[in-house]
Amino acid sequence: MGRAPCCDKANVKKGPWSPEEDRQLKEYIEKYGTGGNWIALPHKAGLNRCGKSCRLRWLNYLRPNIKHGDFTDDEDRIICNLYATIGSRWSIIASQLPGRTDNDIKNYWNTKLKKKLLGFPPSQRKAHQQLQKQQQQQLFPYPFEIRTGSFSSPPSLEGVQNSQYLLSPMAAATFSSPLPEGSMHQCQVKDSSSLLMFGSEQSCSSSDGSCTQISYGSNVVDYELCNGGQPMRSLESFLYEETQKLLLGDGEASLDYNIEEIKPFVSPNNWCNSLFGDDLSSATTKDISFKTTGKAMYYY
DNA sequence: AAGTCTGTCAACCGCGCGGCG
DNA sequence: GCGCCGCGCGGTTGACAGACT
Repeated sequence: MGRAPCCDKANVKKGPWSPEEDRQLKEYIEKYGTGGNWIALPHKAGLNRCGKSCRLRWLNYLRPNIKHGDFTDDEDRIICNLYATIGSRWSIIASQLPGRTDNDIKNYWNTKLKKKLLGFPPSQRKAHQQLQKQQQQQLFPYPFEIRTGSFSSPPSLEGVQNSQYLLSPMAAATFSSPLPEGSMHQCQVKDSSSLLMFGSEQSCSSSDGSCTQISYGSNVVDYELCNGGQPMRSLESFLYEETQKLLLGDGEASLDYNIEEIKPFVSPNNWCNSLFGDDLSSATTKDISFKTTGKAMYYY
């Protein structure tokens, strides 16, 4: 037996709110408050709506001091920092942006900010999308042109300083099967990227040996990847996981955040901030180096 | 000009959690 | 300790408008 529905779905209105409904709800809450019971509220307010719907409408639209419209660079920065630190905890992120709702921020992230960070200007979106489609058909999980093959000796990368190769941000390198032992590669990461988002000054080591070091301070990422038999692992997820481990502790970390806990990780100097600085063009290319032990795919 | 595609955003849905009896 | 209930959250959907072909 499933959970009992919160209201009689067949007999409540759904869809967009009319100005009259807005007025009714607003007037009622301003006069009587929510009474701590959203389920009973619509009936009392004379609305034929589900309590959850009323709550959402109030929180996201009707309550005082709601900010609508464009996000500022400062807000972008905060969202970016917090997303990099705690992921999609929209309510926590919203709590740091007065007047913004979690729904607003979530929408903004999904529709605009993510694309901005991924560095696809509108003029390149089309090409990017076509490529993405093409590669999805090929069952490649990442939307970038692939320089593929078994790189036991990638001559153009090996030992190259400031290589012209540009690793795509979302999946700079993906490692699969066992690897010939470790040549050091140096590449650049082009575009604003999720990689950059993990950029407060940090270093870490992981217990499983998959990561010996990540240091962000100089905008250089040095690390060693041993895939340990794991299937296809993107640099992005690697960094994300390591960052999570670092921030939360290994394993069953507490997921209770408050801003005091988060603050130390929201660095005013992190890479993410450079995305919004004056010199965007220079900020979007970073040198990284990495040492591999196996077959790799390079994206550029 | 008409049809199709894409982006945006309000709203919905389902689930987990905590309070309470 | 258990089950019920409401709240809050994050993911997803769908309507709509504007852009594109």
